[in-house]
Parts: sequence; C-alpha cells; structure tokens
Amino acid sequence: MSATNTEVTCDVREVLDRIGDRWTLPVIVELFQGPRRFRQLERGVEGISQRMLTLTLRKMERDGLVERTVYPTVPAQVEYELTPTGRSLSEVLQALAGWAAEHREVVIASRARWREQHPDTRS
Amino acid sequence: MSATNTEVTCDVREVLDRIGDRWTLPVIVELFQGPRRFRQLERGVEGISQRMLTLTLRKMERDGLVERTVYPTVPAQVEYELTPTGRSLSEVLQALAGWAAEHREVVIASRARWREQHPDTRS
DNA sequence: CAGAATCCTTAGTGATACTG
DNA sequence: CAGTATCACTAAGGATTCTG
Repeated sequence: MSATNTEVTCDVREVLDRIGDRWTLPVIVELFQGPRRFRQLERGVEGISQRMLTLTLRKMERDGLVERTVYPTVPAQVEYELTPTGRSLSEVLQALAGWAAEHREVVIASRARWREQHPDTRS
Repeated sequence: MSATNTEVTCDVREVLDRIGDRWTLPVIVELFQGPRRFRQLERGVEGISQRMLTLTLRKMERDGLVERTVYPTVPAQVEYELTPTGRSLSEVLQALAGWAAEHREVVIASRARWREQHPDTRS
C-alpha cells in the first residue's frame, strides 16, 4: 500500500461507517437506477421498514450522498437522488461486487471445509 | 451497472458482512504487512480486545482470508497470514481508501452544512 | 503465549401507532 | 404521501477471569 497503514485503515473505516450498516447499500443500488420517491424506495428496497428508510436517507443526505427535493404538492412529494459523490461511490462499490463475484466459490468452499473440520461450532 | 441490482446488492452485502464489522479491516491492514503472531496483532491493532481479536481471526479463517499456523513450541506459537484471497481483497480495499481520500473534504463539508441547517438533531 | 468462558452494556434494528 | 414517536429486542462488542 502506498499510504500508511493508519491512513488506509481510517480512510476505509470512514467508508465502512458510512455504508457498512444494514440498509445504505441497498438504497444506493436502488437510487443508482435513478431518482426515487419515498414510497418507491420503500417498495423497491425489499424488507426495509419505514423507520429505517428514513434514518438511512437522513444519514446519506447528511453525508452528501443523496439530495432531497420537496415538491410543494398536496400531498407532499419528495424525491431522492444520488449526488455526484454518491454516484462515484456507487462505482467504487462495483469493484467490491466484482471481487465478491470472483471469489464467492472460494469463500463458500472455505466455509464448507471449516464446517467439516469444526462440527462443534455454530458458525 | 452491468449485473442486476439484486446481484450487485447481494455481492456487495456479502463483502460487507465479511469486512463491515469493527475489527476485520484493521486486522487485514496489519496482516498486509506480513505474517503476525497473536500477541503481535493484539499490540498492532490499536484498541482491539483479546476476545475480539480471536473472534475476528476465526471468522477470517473460516472465510479463507487468513491462514493459521501452529508451531508446536512451548509455549505455543501461532502465526496468522493473509491467504491469496485475503491479499486480493486488500487490494480492492485500496480502491475504497482512494475514494475516501478523494471525497473526504466533500463529506466533511456536507456534514458541517447539515449541522448548520439542523442545529436540533444530534448527528 | 494463545486462547476460552462468562457477564454485561449499548447501538442498531424492527414493530407499531400516530400525523401534517 | 412522507414522515415522527415509542417501545422492545437482539446481537455486537467490551471487561474480566481463567487455562493448556
């Protein structure tokens, strides 16, 4: 690595703190397809609760990953959209997806081997 | 994105499930420098508890990111080392580190702006 | 040295009910 | 529609003690 270890650690930790939770990533993926309204997201992101969608969007908005636009209609209509920063992050995440796809078999095999050799543990 | 959304979501989620916790990343970064013994890691990874180091290493071992070698000395000596899979993951993580470094300013600015406009909330 | 076992606290999350 | 407010729960992590 070119940077120092602590630098790398901190840098990546910051990203993970931002996207490492349960719902930020699925929301990013959904928004990558284009702007979405609140209810659309709720339906599009499978399994998310209304509360967690709100919290996740607020956090993303705070970090500048998402822009929130309120249209003064009745009833209110709110649109969420990835910012350029959010889009650039999405692209980096594809590298991660690529790695996962490439190494899935290896990891699965490793886990199977582990279970064989450690029949006692629950993981 | 070239793959489907659910594919991407699942792929990245798998990675995040593996490295998104509090300690896997710092341990990877430490091990990237070379093989380490248990106590070395405990000292090298700042703030980690003995328990969490054990749990983290077990998980990484199970997933094939780390190889554990026991030397039958007295007292026992155990060496941990990144596998090729673990090394390849480290490299992907640099892309993430790169993104973080590039966008840190933007994110910090966004948070400052957020705090100005939302003096009430605690985040 | 390299752990295992136990207890405890808290943050993250889910479910539910209510509102402008 | 787009949220907010509460409550309850669980799992991750920390502190401590013990051991081959």
